[in-house]
Amino acid sequence: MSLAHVILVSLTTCPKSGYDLAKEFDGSVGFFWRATHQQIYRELSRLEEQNWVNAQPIPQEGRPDKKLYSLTEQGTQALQSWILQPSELSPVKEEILVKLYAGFLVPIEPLIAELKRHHQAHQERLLTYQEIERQYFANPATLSPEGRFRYLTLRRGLRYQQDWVGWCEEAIALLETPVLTLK
Amino acid sequence: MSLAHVILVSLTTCPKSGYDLAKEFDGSVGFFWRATHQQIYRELSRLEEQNWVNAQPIPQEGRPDKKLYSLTEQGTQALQSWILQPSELSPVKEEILVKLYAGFLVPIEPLIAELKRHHQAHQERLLTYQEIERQYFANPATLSPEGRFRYLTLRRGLRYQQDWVGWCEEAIALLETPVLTLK
DNA sequence: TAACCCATGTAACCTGTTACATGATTAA
DNA sequence: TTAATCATGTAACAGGTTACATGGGTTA
Repeated sequence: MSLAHVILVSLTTCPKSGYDLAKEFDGSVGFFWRATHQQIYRELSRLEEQNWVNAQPIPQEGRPDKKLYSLTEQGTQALQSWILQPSELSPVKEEILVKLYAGFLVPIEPLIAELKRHHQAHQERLLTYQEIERQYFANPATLSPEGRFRYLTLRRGLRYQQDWVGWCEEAIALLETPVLTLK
Repeated sequence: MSLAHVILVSLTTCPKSGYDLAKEFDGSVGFFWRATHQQIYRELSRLEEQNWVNAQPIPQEGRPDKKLYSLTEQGTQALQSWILQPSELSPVKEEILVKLYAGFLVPIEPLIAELKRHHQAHQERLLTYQEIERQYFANPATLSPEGRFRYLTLRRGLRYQQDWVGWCEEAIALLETPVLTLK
C-alpha cells in the first residue's frame, strides 16, 4: 500500500500529472522509491476513487488532455497519519551479494570486473548527490523546515553511495589478494 | 526470476527442505534476500519441473514427509551462467525516507522518536554481524575461497548497518537543532 | 494448557514488470 | 527522417503478501 503514499508525498509540493509523477520517480523521489508509469496511472485512479486526490482536466491541443492531480483534505490527513505510524526496516535485496555468496563457483576475473563496474556506477551517483548538496544545501544550519527534511534524505543517499564505493574497494582488494596455499 | 537463483545459491552448501530454506531466509541469506515459506514452496515446485533441483523424500513419523532438495547438474550450470551476468544496482525502497521527505507535515517529536528506534535497531543488527565477524572471520587473510566470498557479503552487511547508525545520529542531531527564526 | 517448533501446502489478492497501443510536436 | 518528448492508457503475466488449513511433538 506504499506506492500510494509516495505519490501523495510527491503531490505535497505541487499538483502534478501522471506523466510528471513518472518523471519524478526517475529523479528526486526516485532515490527512495521506484515506479513505472503504468503503476502510477493505476494507483492514481484508485486514489481518485478514494478521494485522496482529485484531478483537474487541462485541455490540450495535439496531445491527450492532461490531468493535474492535487491532494484533497482527506488525502492530506491520510498522509499525515501514515507518516506518524512506525516503519519497519526495509528488507535488503541485493542481487550482486547473492551472486558473490556463491562466487567460488565461477572464475574470479569477471567478478572483479563486475565489482569495478559497480564501483564506478556508485561513484557517479555520489558525484550527482554531492553536486546537489553543494548547490542547494551549502549551509544546513539555515534551512527551512521543508529544506531540512529534504536535506536529511539527500544525506542518506550520499552516505549510501559513499559506503558502497568504500565496500567495492575493500572487496576488490580482498579478491585480488592471492589465496594462501598450504604447503 | 531471482528468488529461484537465491534458492539455488542456498542449496550450494548442502541439500535442504523447504522448511530449512525458509529458516535460512531469516538468517544468513536473509541479509540480502527475503522470502516467505509460501514463495519458497511455490518456487521449489517450479525448479523441480525445470530439473534444476531434485527432491529426495524422507519419510518421517508424526509429521509430514520431508523433501530434501539438491542441485542438479543443470541447476549448477544455470546458476554459474547467472552469476556471470552483470547485475543492476538494486533499487532503493525506504519507507522511512519517504516519510521524512514530507516530515514537515507532522510534529517533529514523534519523528525523532522513530529515528531513535531505527538507530537502536540498526545498532543491534550491527552487533550481531560484528559477533559473527569475530567468531568466524578473525583472520581474513587465511580464508578459503568460499570463506572469502562469505566474508565479503558479511562486510557489506556490517558497513550497511554502521552507515545507518551514523546517519540516524546525524539526522537526530539536525532535527534537534532549533530552526533559525528570522527577526 | 498454551505457545512454539517441525513440515507442508492451497487460495485469494495485491504489487510490479513487460509488451502493446496511439499520436502530435520538436530537436538532431 | 529518426528519435525523443509529451501524455495517456489496456492487458497479460510474474512476484510477493496474507489468510487459511493440518497435525503431532516439545518446552514453559
